[in-house]
Amino acid sequence: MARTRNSLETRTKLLDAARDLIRAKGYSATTVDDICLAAGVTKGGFFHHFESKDQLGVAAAEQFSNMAVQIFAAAPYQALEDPRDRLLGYIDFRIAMLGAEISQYTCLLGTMVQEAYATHPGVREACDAGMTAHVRELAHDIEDAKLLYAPKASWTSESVGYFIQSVIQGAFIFAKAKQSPEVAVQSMMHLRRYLESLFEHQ
Amino acid sequence: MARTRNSLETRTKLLDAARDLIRAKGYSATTVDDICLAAGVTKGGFFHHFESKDQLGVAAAEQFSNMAVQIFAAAPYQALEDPRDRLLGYIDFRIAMLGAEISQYTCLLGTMVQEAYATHPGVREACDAGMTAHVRELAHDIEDAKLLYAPKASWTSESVGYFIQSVIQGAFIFAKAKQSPEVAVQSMMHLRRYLESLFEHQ
DNA sequence: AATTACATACCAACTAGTCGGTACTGAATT
DNA sequence: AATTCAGTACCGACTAGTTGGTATGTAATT
Repeated sequence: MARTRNSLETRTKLLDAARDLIRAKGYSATTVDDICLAAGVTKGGFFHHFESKDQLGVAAAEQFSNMAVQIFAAAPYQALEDPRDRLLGYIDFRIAMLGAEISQYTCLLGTMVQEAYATHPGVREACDAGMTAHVRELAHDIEDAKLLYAPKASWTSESVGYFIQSVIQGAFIFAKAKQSPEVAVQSMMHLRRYLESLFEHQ
Repeated sequence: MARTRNSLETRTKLLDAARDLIRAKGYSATTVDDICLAAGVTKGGFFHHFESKDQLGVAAAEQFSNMAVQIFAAAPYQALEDPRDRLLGYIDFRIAMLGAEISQYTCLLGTMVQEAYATHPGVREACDAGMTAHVRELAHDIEDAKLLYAPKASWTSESVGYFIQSVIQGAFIFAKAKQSPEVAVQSMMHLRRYLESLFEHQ
């Protein structure tokens, strides 16, 4: 049985398995054996690619971050000309994502950092970096929309970006608790309403 | 050495230890031995009080819920007459709580349900119950405020309650990621602004 | 020939949970 | 008032299985 030897592919398989398992069971409850089994790789293979479980966690956070960048960069709302429309398009896009399976739309970074923030500094840092990068990306559109529609507002674009992410992360928690995205959808609609009020057309 | 034998006290010690440890390390990473050590109880004592670790998780969620009821029932803003003021008072109260240590203000239920929702049904249920009860409590003031200030609004009081909790839960995630409450404070101020806009004085 | 990319077997430490025993309590019996 | 006795509260050693990680081997690639 000739095994294909493709280092990058094996690594990606491990990271994908880690992403899915950690989203479902959390970081601590996901074992290296779990990940190996799901990825079809043995322990030896795992530790060839990653020095430790923690380092895999960091790598998984980075990979998730990159995946997110691609998804949102390719999303249809990016084509809209008005930054306000792009921002609301982003929210609508995230609401639409709630139609998928719960394990598909929740955030690996938010899930991991909850458990890891005090005990796994590297993982915490990687999650923070990923979430902060996403906020910064969003903040561009927010800043542009502010200049157009609310130049005198006292809030900062960055704080609005973090607020958006807070609502989304919190909405995921309720989706998990209720095993249904209904409440999350409602929360994101409130968020949308708030953003509309921040950038009101005169 | 005469041991004081107070069953309830021992149980409470175990639940308090569990609360603090799980908030810091998460549910899975917190071992029964950890909890026993922190509570000054042996394994035998632990399993005398709880059938399993999961059952402790459920009990800890319930205890946390009860504690929250007491804290908010005794909070100063409850004395305000206007339901809108009470609601904003609640937000201000939660913002003030962010001045304490991170392990003191985060939510055990939100932390646990993230890890446990798919693998520990009893824990998930207990977390859901606690969070839902808190939302219902909030929803009373929201409903009263709505009747006074926004009788024709299309949103439901319950959905606003869940939105508030989503923001708070999400804010905790960022407080953990950043190891600082600054972003959380900002997010809760945005939340406050939104609530003000929902219940505008004419 | 050397290096890379795995597989296999293994280990020490840790895991939730068990079990036999002990110490104290309070009510019933003597 | 002393004694018995059942029940509760708790201890701590133990177990079977799991954990992250290692040591060593080997086939493919360079």
